[in-house]
Amino acid sequence: MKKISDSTISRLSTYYRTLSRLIEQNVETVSSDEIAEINNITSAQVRKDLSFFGSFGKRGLGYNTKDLREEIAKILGLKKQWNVALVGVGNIGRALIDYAEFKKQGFIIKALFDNDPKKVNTEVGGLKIHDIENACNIVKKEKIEIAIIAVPAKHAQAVVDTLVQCGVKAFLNFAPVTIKVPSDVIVKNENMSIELEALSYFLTQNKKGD
Amino acid sequence: MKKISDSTISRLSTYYRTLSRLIEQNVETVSSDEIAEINNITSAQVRKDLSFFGSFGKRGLGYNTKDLREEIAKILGLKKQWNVALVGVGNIGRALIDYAEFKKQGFIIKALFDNDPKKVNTEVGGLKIHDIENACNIVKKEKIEIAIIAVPAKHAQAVVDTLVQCGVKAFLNFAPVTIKVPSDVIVKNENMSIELEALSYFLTQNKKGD
DNA sequence: CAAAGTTTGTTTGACTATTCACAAAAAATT
DNA sequence: AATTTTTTGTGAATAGTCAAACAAACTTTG
Repeated sequence: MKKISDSTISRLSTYYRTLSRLIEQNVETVSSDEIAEINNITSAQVRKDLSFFGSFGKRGLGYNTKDLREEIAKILGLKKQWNVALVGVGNIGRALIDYAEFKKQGFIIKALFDNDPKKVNTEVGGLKIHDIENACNIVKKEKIEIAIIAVPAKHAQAVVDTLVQCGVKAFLNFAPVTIKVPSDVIVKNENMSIELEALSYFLTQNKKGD
Repeated sequence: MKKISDSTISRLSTYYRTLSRLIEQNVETVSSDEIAEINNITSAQVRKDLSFFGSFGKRGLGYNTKDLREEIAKILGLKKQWNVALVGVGNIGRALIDYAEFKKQGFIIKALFDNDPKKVNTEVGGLKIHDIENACNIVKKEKIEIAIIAVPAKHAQAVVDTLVQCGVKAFLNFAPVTIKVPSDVIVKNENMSIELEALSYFLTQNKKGD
């Protein structure tokens, strides 16, 4: 299959949420122009993104919100439940355990890991914290497919290496470092410092421009 | 000044962190090739990114880590302290208050806002929670320049509108919606669902490929 | 101090992503 | 039922990003 760009995939995610909201509001049809307007992009972009996967609209009318949402769910693989492990039960980790948005989209946190002996064997949010040493047993038992890395930067690579050994192929990394993985494994980064620094750059530029 | 791409700016952020780590390890010089290797990109990319802002290296030798870090700090506007407000003291918000990485880079949370009467006037992390109604007073008093939006999706736009009125020009948005702002205001998004869904897409594709 | 080896800064070319523009198809109107 | 309007899907044009390649500048070695 043709390689689809990361930006197309992340826009599909936003269309998915847009459609969910429209469905909640009992809207039944929507045009590419309306979807575009809501997300500050062009309608051509919306149609192009969708066209990689099929043609889901009706000329002269637009898209049926429920149908299109369903199609995007299929494309993104959201029709199944994903079993997720969370590594690092610190501030960020704890917040993510309770983050309702995840569960809503079918990402279920099934296992917690940490390396702090004080935390291991305690419970958070009804889940026992396991020693990262025993990762492979738990990964196998809970059929973990995705791991969220919320450990300090200096431990992130080691943690990922361990889990790659256990067969985990997808990572959401909150640690502010670049992680190296084999080519059949994917890492997506969530790095708040980068975005804040982009704001800092923007504000600095604008000040200069005055 | 020539418009610099977002990707260049976010790579500068990663170089900045790479350099910080190298300096900690007492490394004094580094080549574009080493920076590239650490971050899984090409050395041409590193040199290109830097070349937009000047020439900081020495042919045959590479870059002085401390000098280059300093230059990037200047470019990104990290030589000053940024006053930040956090709106929405829920799970995510609370985690961010304690997130040490922010403070390390000079982003200081100076004010907390919420709309929940139960939370208003209580304290978290040594900071009083203010009613979002009084935003402008506090923004002025604390010289807030950046706001972090950690409220539910349905309130995000209204909160941003309020703060734009108060003169805030930069937002880091954690709510999974597209926010509309005037053209002199910037919003950066931190949307974990998008990244998780990208992982879901990747895993789904690979399964099909088998 | 000359020759060989490094590494930068930048030009050029390749590739990717986005937007334009319009025919085709369907809906709405007269 | 014919005409006008709307909106999709897509091929072509434009714009933007990244990688290769190499001369110029500096370092190191013999």
